[in-house]
Amino acid sequence: MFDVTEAQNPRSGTGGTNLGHARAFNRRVVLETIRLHGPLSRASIARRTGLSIQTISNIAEELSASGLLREEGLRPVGGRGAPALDLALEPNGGFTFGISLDHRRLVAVLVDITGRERRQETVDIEGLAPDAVVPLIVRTTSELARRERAAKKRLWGAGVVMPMLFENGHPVAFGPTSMPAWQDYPVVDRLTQALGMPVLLENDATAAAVGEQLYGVGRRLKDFFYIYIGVGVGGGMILAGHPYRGHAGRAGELGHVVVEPGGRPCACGNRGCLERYASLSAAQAALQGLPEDAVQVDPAALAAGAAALDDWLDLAAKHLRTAAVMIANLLDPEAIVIGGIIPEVLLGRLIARMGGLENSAALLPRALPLLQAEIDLASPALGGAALPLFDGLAPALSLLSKSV
Amino acid sequence: MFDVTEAQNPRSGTGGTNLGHARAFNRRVVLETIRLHGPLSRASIARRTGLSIQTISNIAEELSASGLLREEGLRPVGGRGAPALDLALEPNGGFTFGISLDHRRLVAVLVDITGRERRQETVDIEGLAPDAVVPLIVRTTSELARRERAAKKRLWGAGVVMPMLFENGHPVAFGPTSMPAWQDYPVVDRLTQALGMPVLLENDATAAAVGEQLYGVGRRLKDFFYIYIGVGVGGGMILAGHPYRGHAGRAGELGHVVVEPGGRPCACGNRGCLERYASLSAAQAALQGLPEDAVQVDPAALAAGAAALDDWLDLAAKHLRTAAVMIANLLDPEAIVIGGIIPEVLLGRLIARMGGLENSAALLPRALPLLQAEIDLASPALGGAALPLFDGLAPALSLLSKSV
DNA sequence: TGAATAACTCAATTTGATTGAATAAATCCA
DNA sequence: TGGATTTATTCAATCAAATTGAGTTATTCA
Repeated sequence: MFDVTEAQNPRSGTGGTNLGHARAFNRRVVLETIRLHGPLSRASIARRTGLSIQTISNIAEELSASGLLREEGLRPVGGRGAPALDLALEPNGGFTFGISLDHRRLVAVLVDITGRERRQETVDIEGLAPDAVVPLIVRTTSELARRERAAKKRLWGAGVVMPMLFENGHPVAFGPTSMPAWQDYPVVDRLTQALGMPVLLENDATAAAVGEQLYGVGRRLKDFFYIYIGVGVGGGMILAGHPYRGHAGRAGELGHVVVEPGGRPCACGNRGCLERYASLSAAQAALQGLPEDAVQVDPAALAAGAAALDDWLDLAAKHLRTAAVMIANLLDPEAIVIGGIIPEVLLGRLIARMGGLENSAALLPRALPLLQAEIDLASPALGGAALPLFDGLAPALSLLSKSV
Repeated sequence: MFDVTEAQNPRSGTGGTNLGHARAFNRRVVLETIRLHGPLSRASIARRTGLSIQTISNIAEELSASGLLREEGLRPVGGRGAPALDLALEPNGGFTFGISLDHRRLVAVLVDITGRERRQETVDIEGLAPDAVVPLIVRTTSELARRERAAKKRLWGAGVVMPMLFENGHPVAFGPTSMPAWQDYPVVDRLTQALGMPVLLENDATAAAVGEQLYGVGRRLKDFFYIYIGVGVGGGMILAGHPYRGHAGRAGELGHVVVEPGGRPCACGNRGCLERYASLSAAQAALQGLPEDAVQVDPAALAAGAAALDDWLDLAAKHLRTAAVMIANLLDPEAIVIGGIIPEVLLGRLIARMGGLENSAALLPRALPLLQAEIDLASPALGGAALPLFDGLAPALSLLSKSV
C-alpha cells in the first residue's frame, strides 16, 4: 500500500536505472569525449569509452540525425587500415544564452555547443525594476537568436548570473546589496515563463568555475577551486568533475572568511573578512580620489594611482594566500584558479605576488598550482552560458537514476 | 589505430555503460533501500526506487540466492490487499573487518552487513615492526572469522585505519609521527596479499565519517563535515552522499588550519594550528602532572584536573568554533558532526561550549546544526569496517561507468 | 458474500549493447 | 605489382535486463 513517506524521504532518492537511462548516459559520454578530444573516429571513441564500435555507430547516427554531430570527412590513419571518418560537434547543433545582471547593465551572449561566443549584446538597465528587466531580456535574447539563425528548438536554455546568493531560484542578500530590488524576486520562475526554456540561476563564481571546467584550465582538472575577484570576492568549486554548491547553494563563499582577526570592519558584522582586502571595491577604496570604476576601465587612472595600487596588491595577495592555504587544507584540490572581472594585467600581478604555495601549508608536500583563469570574464555572462551547456552535455550520474 | 594517449588521459575516464552495469547498480539500489528503510516488501521497494515490481522481484531472488537477503514473513498491510512479504538484510550474508592501528595496539573488529559489531579483539603491538604486525593481523582476523563462523567467501574486505595521511596505499607523515616505522610502508599491498581480500586504507577521520554516513547521523544527511578529535584533530567529509578525499587524499585536514595567527608553535612549522588547542594531546598538556592517557581512560584523574580541563574545554571550543565557521563558509554542509576517540562526557561538554552556529557566519541565515557523532569510536576500527561495507553497498556512479 | 484492492509471479515484449560476419580502404612486404 | 595484413565501418543476429500484461492469491470493505 502506498504511504506518503515513501515519496518524501530525501535520502531514499536512490532511484534505479534502466536501458533508456543508460542510453541517455552513453549519448552524453560520446558527446563529452568528442568535445574534449576533438574530432574522433567511431573506433577511437569506442576505445576511449569502452563501448563497442557498433554502439558508437548507433549513437553517432542518432546524434547526427538530431544535428549535434557532423562527419568531418576522411582522415588518413597513422598506420595501415582504412582511413577514419572523423566525427565533430556541429556548432549549430545547439545554443545557450548567458545573461549577466548587475545594478547597471544586462549583458546577454549567445554561445554554441562548441563553447564559442557567437554574439553579444549589452543593455543599460540602471534604475529599472526587475519586472521591467525581464521583457528586455526576452527581447535581447530573441534578437540574438534571430540574427544568428538559431532555431527555437536548438536553444538549450539560459544561465543567469548575478553577484548574489540564491535560495530556491531567487536572490537573497546578506548585508547591503547593490541590487536591492532583486532581493527575493523570483528570477527563475519569471524568466522560465518568459523565455520558454530552462533557466539556471547561479552566482558569478560558480558560473565562472563551470565555464573554466568546460572550456578553460578546468578541462585538465577534476577538482579545483575558483577564486572569483569581483566587486566582492566569491568562490566556486568543481569537485570530482561537477560543480559543488553545498547544502543551500552557498559553498565557496570566500568573501566573508576571516583572514585578519580584528581587522577591517565588514558590513556582515565581522571584522577582517577577505572581501575587505582582496576585492575590486577594496582596490577602489585604495585609489581614493580617482573616479569610480578606475580599476576596471581606466588604465590612465590606474597608472596615476600606481603606488596606492601597489600597496593594495601586496595586501590583497597576502590575504588571498591565507585563504588559499585554508582551501588547500580543507579541500585538497588539484589546483586553485583565480579569475573574475578584474583586468588581466592586474590579475597577473596579483597572482605573481601570491607566489607559490609550496611551503605555505606544512601539510602539502607538493606545490599547489595557482592558475590564472583562461576564460576572460569581461562579462560574467560567458560563465552563465556554460551552465545549461554543462547540464546538457556532462555525463552526470543523476541521468542514470530515476527520479523517485 | 590505437594510440597510447587514449588509455592514459585521466579526464577521458568517462566510460560508457551497459546492461550488466545497470544490473549491478540496481542490485545496490535495492540493498541500499532495504538497509536504510528497514524490512520492506517488494512492492514498496519498487515504489521507492522507481523500478518495476517484477524487476525488484528478480533482483530479490538473485540476492536471496546469494544469501544477502531473507524473507521476514508476512506483514499485514495497512489497508486492503494481500499482506506484504518483507525483505530484510541477512546479517550473515557478508562481513567486513575493521582494523585500527596506532603505535601501541591493534584493534580488529568483525562487522556484519547490517553494521552490527559481532566480535572484537585487541593486540598489543608496541615496539613491533610493520612486518611483524601483518602476521598478527592475519591471525587475529582469521580467528575472529572462525569464531563467528564467517565463511571466507562472505568476507568483503578489510578497512585499515591509521592516524596518518596516505599516498598510493602507504602512510606518509609530516612532522613528527608516533609511528615512524610505518612511514612509507606499503600497507595496502602487504595486507591485500596476506589477507587475500580487498584492503582499504583510510585516515581515522574519513573512516569515522563513512561510519556515520552508513549507520549514524549521516543516514539523514547528504552533505556533512566530520570533525575528528583524536590525538590530533582531523576532518572527513561526505559530499553528495560520498566521501570526498580531495586530489591527493588530504581533504579535510583540519589539524593544521590556523585558528590563532601567531599562536602556539606547531611541529608543522606554523603557529596557531587547531591541533595545538583542540586535540587530546592538547588536553593532556593542559593536565600537567597527571598520568598519560588520563583524558582518555581515567575518570578519577579527570576529576582531579577539573579546573585545568575546564580551561582547556573553553579554549578548544572557541577554536573549534572558528574552524566550524570556516567550514561553513567554504563548504556549506548540511551539518557538522563532531566525534573521535574523545570520551563521550568530554565531547558533550565541548559541543555545548561551542554553542550554536547561528550568527557566527554573517552569511548563514539558518543555524548550522552541530551534531554529536552517534557511532562510538572507542575503537576507530568500527569506522574502518564501514569502508568496505560502503564500497560494497553504496550505489556509486562509478559502478555504471566502464573503467577505460 | 461479492467487489475492490494490493502483492506477487509467469510469460511475452521491448530496448539497447554486444558479437560475428562481411566489406572497403589503406599499408606492408615479397 | 599483388597478396597479406590491418583498420574502420556496417549489417544481421544474439543476448541481457527492464517493462508490460495477464493471472493468482490474500485481504478489507460494504
